[in-house]
Amino acid sequence: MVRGVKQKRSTQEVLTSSSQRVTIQRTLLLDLLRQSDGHLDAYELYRRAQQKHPGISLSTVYRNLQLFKKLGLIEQHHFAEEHHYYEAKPATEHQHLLCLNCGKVVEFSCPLSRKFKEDLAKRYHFDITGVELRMTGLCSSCRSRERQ
Amino acid sequence: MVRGVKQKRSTQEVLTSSSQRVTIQRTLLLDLLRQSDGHLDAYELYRRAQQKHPGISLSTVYRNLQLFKKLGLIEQHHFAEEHHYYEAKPATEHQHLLCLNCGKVVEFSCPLSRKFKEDLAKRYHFDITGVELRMTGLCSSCRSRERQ
DNA sequence: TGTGGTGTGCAAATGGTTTGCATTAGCGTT
DNA sequence: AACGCTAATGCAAACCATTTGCACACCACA
Repeated sequence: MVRGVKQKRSTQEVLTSSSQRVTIQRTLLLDLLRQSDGHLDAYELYRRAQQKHPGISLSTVYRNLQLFKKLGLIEQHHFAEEHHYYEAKPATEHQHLLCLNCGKVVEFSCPLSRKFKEDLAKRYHFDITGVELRMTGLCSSCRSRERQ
Repeated sequence: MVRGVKQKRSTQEVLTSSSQRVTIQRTLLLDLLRQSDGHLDAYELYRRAQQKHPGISLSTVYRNLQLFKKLGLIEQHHFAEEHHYYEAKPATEHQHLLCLNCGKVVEFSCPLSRKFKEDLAKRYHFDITGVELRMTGLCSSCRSRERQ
């Protein structure tokens, strides 16, 4: 496993070094994921991919999302019920604050989680690879709208 | 909304006070959720409910899970992909540590999350109702098994 | 440039969850 | 205790995100 590499490698390099074939579809999908600011679901990714490569199929999108996840290139979130969102693994870890009413997502960082993770790993003899802290509630505008 | 009530009310009381009809199915389902130690998925809950009330249908289970969730009586977790687990809201908040290999779930408490939640609520003007901290990785036995 | 095997597109299958509808059964009122 | 109004239930069908089987395409390596 490659560790300590911080600078962003090209999509092609990433794929090649994982001994995966570099296909147009893969390059395109990973690029889209990396460019996208926020949180794409499979269908939205598909829609965007189609614009550059009309022939692409939804199953290719799913298959490659699985691959990228396995390679640790992206993270999967489940904000809404039954709907996953994917995000290229960001340089800076962040967590999510989610409005249950309008779906607004705020990203925040939680420096404590690192320390906490280590404590927990030691206590339970786990090798912890993922931390997901998600807070849910109502954002200010939804809250004031409810008051009316 | 009733606040500050700490002692466990009977399932019937809970339902009545939410101005929901008290049906056999609801009472049974909520009882099962409250009794169960850990994490039930909809189907397992259905299976258990059937043993006491053979006629119950899976849609009733789903409908009531939704209701309980809305009433804040249970929490929904998504450990596995595409599979929800429900848990009666416990007296003591706890979080989850999950082994990606064998599915083992360790519950731990995170006293910091309360403080952090308040900070965050203030900073982003959110009314935060739910906190979910999930760590994933490999438990010690899966780790040593991998080494072999 | 040819060859083998992986990746893709398509369509069909899957499976957890939701929904429409007729029937049943709470619960407040007689 | 019976009545009537609704909400809740059971059943089967629908939904919909995701997965899979299969034939064909194309990447990587010789």
